[in-house]
Amino acid sequence: MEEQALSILRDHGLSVTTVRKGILDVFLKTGQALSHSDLEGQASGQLDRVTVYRTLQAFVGKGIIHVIPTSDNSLRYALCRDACVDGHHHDRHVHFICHHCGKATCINQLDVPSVRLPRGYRMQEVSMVVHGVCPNCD
Amino acid sequence: MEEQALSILRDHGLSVTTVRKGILDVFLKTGQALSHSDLEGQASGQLDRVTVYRTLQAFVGKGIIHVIPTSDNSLRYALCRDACVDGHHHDRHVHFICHHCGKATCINQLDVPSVRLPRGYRMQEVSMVVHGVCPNCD
DNA sequence: ATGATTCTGCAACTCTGTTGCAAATTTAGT
DNA sequence: ACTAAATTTGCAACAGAGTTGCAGAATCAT
Ligand SMILES: [Mn+2]
Ligand SMILES: [Mn+2]
Ligand SMILES: [Zn+2]
Ligand SMILES: [Zn+2]
Repeated sequence: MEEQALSILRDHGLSVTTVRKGILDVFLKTGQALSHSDLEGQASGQLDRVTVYRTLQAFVGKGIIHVIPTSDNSLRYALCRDACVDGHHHDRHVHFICHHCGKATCINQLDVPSVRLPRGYRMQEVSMVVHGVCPNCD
Repeated sequence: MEEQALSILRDHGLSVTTVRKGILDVFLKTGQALSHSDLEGQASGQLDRVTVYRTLQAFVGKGIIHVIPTSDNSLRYALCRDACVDGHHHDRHVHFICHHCGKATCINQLDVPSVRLPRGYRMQEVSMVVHGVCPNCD
């Protein structure tokens, strides 16, 4: 676990610090998509808000995590499973958010279906978010 | 136009006020998906921030407008084309957001494709947002 | 027209996210 | 292992987004 965080940082060209390993460990342990405030709480020891923001930005930029938009204005972040490099993401899977427990999950086995946009639109990224009730809360 | 705003309010059981007609008119005129701050600017005369928040909430609740989540934490709102009633929305079309001009558009003619979630997940709502470059900016 | 109900605008507040900067940590070179 | 350069961290201060309570204004039903 510790080891894994370390190699992820190395592999993506980020210097290895306590904070970064800590945040990455939370992602690895929970396996969930986490909001900014989830992280402020869950990580061992107190984390500075600003540092969390900057760390998440860095992780997104380097392709370590990806962003999940929600309809309640609270972004979630989750580890990239595929090898996303330097901001060029290709995590085209469906995301699920439970209305009951609030947990966000990457449905890695389910790719976002492709769509044909009307003439003139150029697609760069696509996201599909499903809201509902998760297996745990059903 | 004025008439249309009026009947939309009546049809959804909301009392008719200057502010509500004003905000609804902006949606009708532009035909675009608008952010909160778009509205504060565009409406004729000054609008109170708080009133805009409460108006948008009321409209979403009554099924007059729907929410479009984005990956930059700024919600957009757009008129429901179908007859959504009392919070029970069924606007299952794709949304497009242009990276260049920032405009958000309902692609009404393109339904969100259906997906089969893994066993145990119960789907309630689904949203599909495409980011890219719009015809005007291409 | 009148009273009951709902909506509006203001003030005050909390929460979220950003920026600049100095101290601490990490990295790379010796 | 030591050192200097580069990066990261935490703090303070700020700007923006969103919420709540309340009194006056507008709307609605009779
Ligand atoms: Mn994901
Ligand atoms: Mn729409
Ligand atoms: Zn759940
Ligand atoms: Zn555009």
